[in-house]
Amino acid sequence: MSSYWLVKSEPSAWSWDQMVAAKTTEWSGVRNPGALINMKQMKKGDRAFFYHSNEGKCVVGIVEIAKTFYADPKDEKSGLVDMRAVEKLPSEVTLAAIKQDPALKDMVLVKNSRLSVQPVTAAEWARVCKLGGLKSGN
DNA sequence: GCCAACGTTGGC
DNA sequence: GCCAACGTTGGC
Repeated sequence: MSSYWLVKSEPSAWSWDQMVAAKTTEWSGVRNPGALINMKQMKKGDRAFFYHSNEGKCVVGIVEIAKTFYADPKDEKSGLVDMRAVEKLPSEVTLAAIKQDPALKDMVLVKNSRLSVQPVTAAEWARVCKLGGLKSGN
C-alpha cells in the first residue's frame, strides 16, 4: 500500500520549475527528527504534494519518490530521498483554500505548519487533487 | 518586516 | 534530565 506525503520548499531556494527541470532531485537538508521519520517511511512510487512555502503558499504539483531513504554522506544527522516531478496541478491550491475547506481542517499543513515533510491521508489527497483540478489521484 | 510557534542547545 | 535562552520557520 502506498502512502501520500507533502513536502515543502521555499521557491527562492528550490521551486517547482527547478524540480521539473532537474529530472531527479535529491531531497536533502532535512534535520527535523519528525520530518526525517516521515522520509524514512516513504516508499518508491509514493506520491507527494509539492508545496511552496513563504512565497505563494500553495500546492503546485505532484512528485514521486524515486529512491527511498539513504544516509547523507555530508551530514550524518540527515538523509536523502530522491524525487521527480510527475505533474503540475491545473490550478494551484492555496493555503487559504485549504484552511477554508472543512474536509482539510485536520491536515498537518494546517495543524503543524512548520513540519517540512508531512503525511497526507488518502481522503486529503483526493480532496486536494480535486481542488487542484485533477479528476483522480493520479 | 514582524512575531508566534516550534526546535535545539547548553548550563546547571 | 530540566528548562531558559536562542535560532529558525513560515504565515501574516
